[in-house]
Amino acid sequence: MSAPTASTPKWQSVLADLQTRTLATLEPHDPLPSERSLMVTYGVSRMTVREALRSLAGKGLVYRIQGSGTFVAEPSRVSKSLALTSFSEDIRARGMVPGAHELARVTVPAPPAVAKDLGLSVGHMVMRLERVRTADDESMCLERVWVPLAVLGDAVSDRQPIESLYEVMQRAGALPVRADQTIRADIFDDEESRLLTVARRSPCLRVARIAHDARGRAVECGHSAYRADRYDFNLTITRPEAT
Amino acid sequence: MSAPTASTPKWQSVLADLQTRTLATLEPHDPLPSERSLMVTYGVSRMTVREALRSLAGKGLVYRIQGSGTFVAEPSRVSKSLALTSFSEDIRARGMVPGAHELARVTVPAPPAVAKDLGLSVGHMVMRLERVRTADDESMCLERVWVPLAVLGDAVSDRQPIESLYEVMQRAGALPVRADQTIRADIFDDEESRLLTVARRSPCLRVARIAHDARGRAVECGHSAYRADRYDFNLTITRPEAT
DNA sequence: TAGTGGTCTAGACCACCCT
DNA sequence: GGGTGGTCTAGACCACTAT
Repeated sequence: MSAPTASTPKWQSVLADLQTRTLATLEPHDPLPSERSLMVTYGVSRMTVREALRSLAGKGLVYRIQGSGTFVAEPSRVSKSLALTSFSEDIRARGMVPGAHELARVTVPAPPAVAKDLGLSVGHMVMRLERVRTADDESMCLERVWVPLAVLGDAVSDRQPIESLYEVMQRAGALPVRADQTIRADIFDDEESRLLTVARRSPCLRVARIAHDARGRAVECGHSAYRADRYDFNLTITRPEAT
Repeated sequence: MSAPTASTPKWQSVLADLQTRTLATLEPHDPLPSERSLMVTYGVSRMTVREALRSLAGKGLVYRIQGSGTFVAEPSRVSKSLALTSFSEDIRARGMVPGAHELARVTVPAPPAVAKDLGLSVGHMVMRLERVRTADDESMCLERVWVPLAVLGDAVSDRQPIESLYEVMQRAGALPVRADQTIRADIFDDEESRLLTVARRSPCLRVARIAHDARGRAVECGHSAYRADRYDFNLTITRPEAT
């Protein structure tokens, strides 16, 4: 009842209140109030309470045991970058300032490998973007991505630097929400070493990625090479839950 | 009503039928029947249908657009190893035979770093296990893990090789369901090169991990070094959904 | 305007955990 | 046995998408 009558669903109000008020006063493994008592507290039905608790459990903030209760989870030391984030978001989350030095930006017919990754017919036009990404003005990675011109529409102005590709794609209604990634270790080749001004043959993380929007269209593919001494991947992985 | 009166929930029966029958006859981006028509088809309430569809969406097999419908997602080329899996499961999933060559297995007081990772007081006893993991008898990685003796109980017999640590932990009621991982690139040191019989200073992927069971207890920590030429990480990442 | 998924109610029974 | 979360029903209204 106390929730603003605005457009936010009730379960999100309950979620926000639980997260900011209830969880703040509890220790790990402390039990939360039962679903039935939360119904009374918030004046909502049980399904609404369960939707909020389901979201909390999905975030890993609580865990639930049938027949026993809902409990505060131990905090994860890792910033969950299991989430799909852009390089810019990633760097900002680490308290640094992201930057980009554009090496190339051309419109070309999709090469066979790119056409295959993006599910395009050969010859379909794509934008190829090659950039050195920086954090606090220090080079962090070399990034080469391809985006179908069709998904960009007119969201990209011709001779204006692209600071965050994902912001551009969001304006074009093609924000990536899912990406398949392959991560492997390697060493920089000579050209890469020169572009990033690192020692020749120093270790790097290579990430190949195909990103999809909400409708499942492949909207971006490419690969990045990260300096091993400046970049690592932190992620929280889970076992597939019930079914 | 047609569902077996057994213990499987109705929504799982609906899920299984949708996955094996309906999805098999549809192409990517084809619409599934609406929730209301599925209610009639299966003779269940809307919530039951939605639970099944929610599970399908969580698996990435369908996507849902409010006001529009539920649609078949494009298949992901990547085997989703976003899931927490053991090395053995991982290798078997790739069609190879996993193996282990035990280098050390001792019971020691937890070193400070390990005690910190596992949330134990210093001096708490832990089992240290060091193994070369193999796939089809070829060395793949060097693994060093620590497990609190308290969580193992008597699930581990003293002088019997441990084929799959996760099977042992499952018997002990401490199956990891969530793990925080840090992945970075590096090169093998001389001892590691010798143990894995690979060239000196060749590239590797280093993975540090802290694994937790359903109750959030830290039940395992350790780090592994994978041969870069034989191992990569494939994962599907997603944007955090609503809230 | 008609149809879709998103939210929500007020009940109910079950499986499971604890004492 | 009493309490918990898991499942399920039969409704309802809302927000959004398409035509």
